[in-house]
Amino acid sequence: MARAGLTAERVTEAAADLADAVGFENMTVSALARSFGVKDASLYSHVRNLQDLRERVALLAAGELADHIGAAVAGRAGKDAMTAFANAYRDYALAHPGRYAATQAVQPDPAVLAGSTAYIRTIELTHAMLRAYRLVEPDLTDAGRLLRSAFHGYITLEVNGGFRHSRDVQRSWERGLDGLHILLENWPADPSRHAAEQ
Amino acid sequence: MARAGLTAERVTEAAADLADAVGFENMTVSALARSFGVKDASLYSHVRNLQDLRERVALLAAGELADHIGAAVAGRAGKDAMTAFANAYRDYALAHPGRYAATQAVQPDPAVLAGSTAYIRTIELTHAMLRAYRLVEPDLTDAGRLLRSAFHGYITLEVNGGFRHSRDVQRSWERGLDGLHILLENWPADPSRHAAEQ
DNA sequence: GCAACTACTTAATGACTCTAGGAAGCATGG
DNA sequence: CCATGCTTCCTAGAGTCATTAAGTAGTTGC
Repeated sequence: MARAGLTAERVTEAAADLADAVGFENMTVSALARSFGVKDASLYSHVRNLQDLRERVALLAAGELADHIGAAVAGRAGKDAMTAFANAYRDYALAHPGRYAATQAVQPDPAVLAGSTAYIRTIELTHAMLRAYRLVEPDLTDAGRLLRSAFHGYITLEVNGGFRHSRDVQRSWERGLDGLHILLENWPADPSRHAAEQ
Repeated sequence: MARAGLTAERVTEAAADLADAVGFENMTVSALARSFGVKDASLYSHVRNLQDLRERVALLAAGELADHIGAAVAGRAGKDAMTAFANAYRDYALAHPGRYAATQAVQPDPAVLAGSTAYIRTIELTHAMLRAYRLVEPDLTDAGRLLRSAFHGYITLEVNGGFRHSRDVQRSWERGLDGLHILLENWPADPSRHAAEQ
């Protein structure tokens, strides 16, 4: 009985690669076992179940994404940082569609989430990037949500073939970033805030 | 052998309801058959396969969504139309998560798409709404893509629990719409266009 | 060189998709 | 009233997948 040398980490890595290759929803325990040349049941020594495997892939990907963005925005500020952030985000998602899908499709349970900084780091990077636009809470959160939504929505639509018009997607994206920069520079004052400002 | 009186339409409707109830990815042929009190195989007289069923649900939902938005924006213009559009979009998605997921998860093949106006209508409504902001091509397409991305991204993140901060999501959404309005009013001129303007 | 642990196996169950072939309901024309 | 034929639904069965239980064969610690 030859041993394949599996570990939870190696299984997770392979699962992530498989997801990138065949799509996150086609990343099955069976296919993964096949890629290792072992039986399905063997994987259950390393991973609790499919849900657990997906969570692991999601955390792996969220960490990689945060690293990628972090490296891109380092030493930049303002529009420079914003576009670097956006392009890093999009590049990662397009290069690793299965991994990216994992970060979105899986909502890890709070306990797992608390033990990992992967998800939180991206949000922190967003806030850091937005501070150059002189936004303060709650505008920071609101603008951050809108930005993440725009990035995520754009990529999802792009990957799923939502942009059928002939207009070049890359050029469209760049123009969208120009627009978002303008938006951040002109972020409207909250009409419902009077006393709160210091 | 009592007949259940199934038709493709009735099956599609029930599938859409089931998707809303249990989630799009849990909308199975088996569960659907069970809800009708018939055997799995019986459904294959009305629907080619699971993929076909999903496409039908997607087209149904896309049509409903377009109707809903169309009714909301009728007789409105400018910011009024934009927020009506956005709120109709979000309301539908939140009220019918399974149907909405279908519109995103399924990319119907081009032949099916050509035979239906469901998807195209939403894009046309977007363009109509944007014309009040005096945008012309290709800005119309670029701004439209950014808007759809922002709406879609926001809703996806909201539904998947992506907004974990304590800040009220509804208020955040409204502020995001304020921001998008400002953005559309200040849509930047394309620096790469010189000769093209008349 | 034995005990304990771990990695991987076989075997089985139950959910699911889908096909083939058959029978029972329902309409039509004689 | 009945034969014809279409449609609706059935039974039966194959193949994929997730998951568990129980066992066996490497590997490690003493």
